[in-house]
Amino acid sequence: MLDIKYIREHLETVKTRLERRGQGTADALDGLLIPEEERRRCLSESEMLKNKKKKLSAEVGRLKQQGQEATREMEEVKTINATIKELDDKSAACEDQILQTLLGIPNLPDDSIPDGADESANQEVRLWGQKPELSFAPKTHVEIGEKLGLLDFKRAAKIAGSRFAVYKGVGAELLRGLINFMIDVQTRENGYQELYPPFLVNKESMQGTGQLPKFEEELFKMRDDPYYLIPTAEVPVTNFHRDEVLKEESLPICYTAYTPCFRREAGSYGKDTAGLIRQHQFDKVELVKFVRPEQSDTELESLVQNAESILQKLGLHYRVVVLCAGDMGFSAAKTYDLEVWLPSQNTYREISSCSNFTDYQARRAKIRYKKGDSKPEFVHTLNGSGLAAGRLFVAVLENFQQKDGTVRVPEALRPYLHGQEVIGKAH
RNA sequence: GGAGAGGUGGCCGAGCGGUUGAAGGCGCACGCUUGGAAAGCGUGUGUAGGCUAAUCCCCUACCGAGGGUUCGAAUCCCUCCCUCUCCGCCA
Repeated sequence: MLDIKYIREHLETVKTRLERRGQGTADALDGLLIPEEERRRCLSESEMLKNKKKKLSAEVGRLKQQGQEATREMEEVKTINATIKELDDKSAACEDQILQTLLGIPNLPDDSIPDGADESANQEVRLWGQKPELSFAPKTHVEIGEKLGLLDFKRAAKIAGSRFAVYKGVGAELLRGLINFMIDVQTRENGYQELYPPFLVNKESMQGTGQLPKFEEELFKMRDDPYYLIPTAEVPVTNFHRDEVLKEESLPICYTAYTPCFRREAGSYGKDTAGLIRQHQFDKVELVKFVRPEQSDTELESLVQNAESILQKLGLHYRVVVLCAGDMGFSAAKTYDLEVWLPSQNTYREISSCSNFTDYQARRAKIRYKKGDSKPEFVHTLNGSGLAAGRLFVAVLENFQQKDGTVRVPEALRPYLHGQEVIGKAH
């Protein structure tokens, strides 16, 4: 959420910056200032009356204690109360209108990111490793996975529906191995503390990180209970500190969490229908940071590197791109995507998205820190995938596939598979 | 799910219709004291909003949340949420 005060004082700047996300993004701002003026007018008028009321009531008390008549004072308060109620109702209505508008306005893009309307304007920042040289036509992860008995999409469709998968045997083991490997690297080497949060959260949490109210159709919602399935661990982990004032010396706070993620994928009909790329349920190890505002730029860089370290240890070729203003998510100010090379698709596919949300989520979720003796300030929040396990599974199968149809297990992963060096050999 | 107890400031804990943002204690900060420290003494110590050049004043709100009664509510009434104990159920 943007700061109404800042908008009031820097309207043109805010407009210009928002418009970078796309024409019309800033239109909502126009409906903001009039109710804001009205709200403040009603508020100060009401407060003046409340002050008068307080004094009169005290006077009534004093008079009654002395056994004197106070009817005139009591009548006057009654009259004042009616006006106060009117003013308070009006300012509450304005406030709600302002809040609803603000919740629908995205974060300001960072000045450092490129202009552009869609992913074609994203810029490659760096490239790591190189494409594997395969002496044969690469198979897709679906072909490999089904042939080696690692994946079963048919039965998944039977028990749940489309966009679900069953990992089985060594496939299940590989998935678990990848998850554990990622958590271990993030906790033991990159300094994150592990959290294992609820996968169902309330609407306050969804609003805190920006999924609600605008993106409800992308979420799975319980019918009989007020819960939503999390679309990413970002939600429970960022909201871990909702409505809190953190100690300055505790920052930066870095958490990592493994959770399954649930997404309706409404509006993506026909897109990535085959395989593990786009599922209603997938697994992810997430990285979340709470930092001092002046540190968030550098903390984003290190968070990206922490995510990259997984790909590097596995020896997977990838590139880092910075998203342009038009392609970036609603709450983010700056986003880097990690895209891993997929031989079967002959392209790079997103496997991680790392963002600096500046104070946007912090203001929604009221996450602050106390700076010395001065007033609490909003922290900056960041998060990124470290990484998406399903897509990493895809990348491992496809990049390490061998001519004989087996898959080589990258060395870093072998301890997680009981030392197994090749998948599919026995078959 | 049933029965009961409870939610007050950083923490503990009073208050149970009137001048209480809230006694007292602990903690913390600063000062005095001291060779130094402890003890002791003194002062201060919440958040949000409005006003403002201002994190100074001043004003308003906040005692789990939301309503209500009243001239006046932390205190009375209603609804909801959360925590704890016991019972039931259960991985």
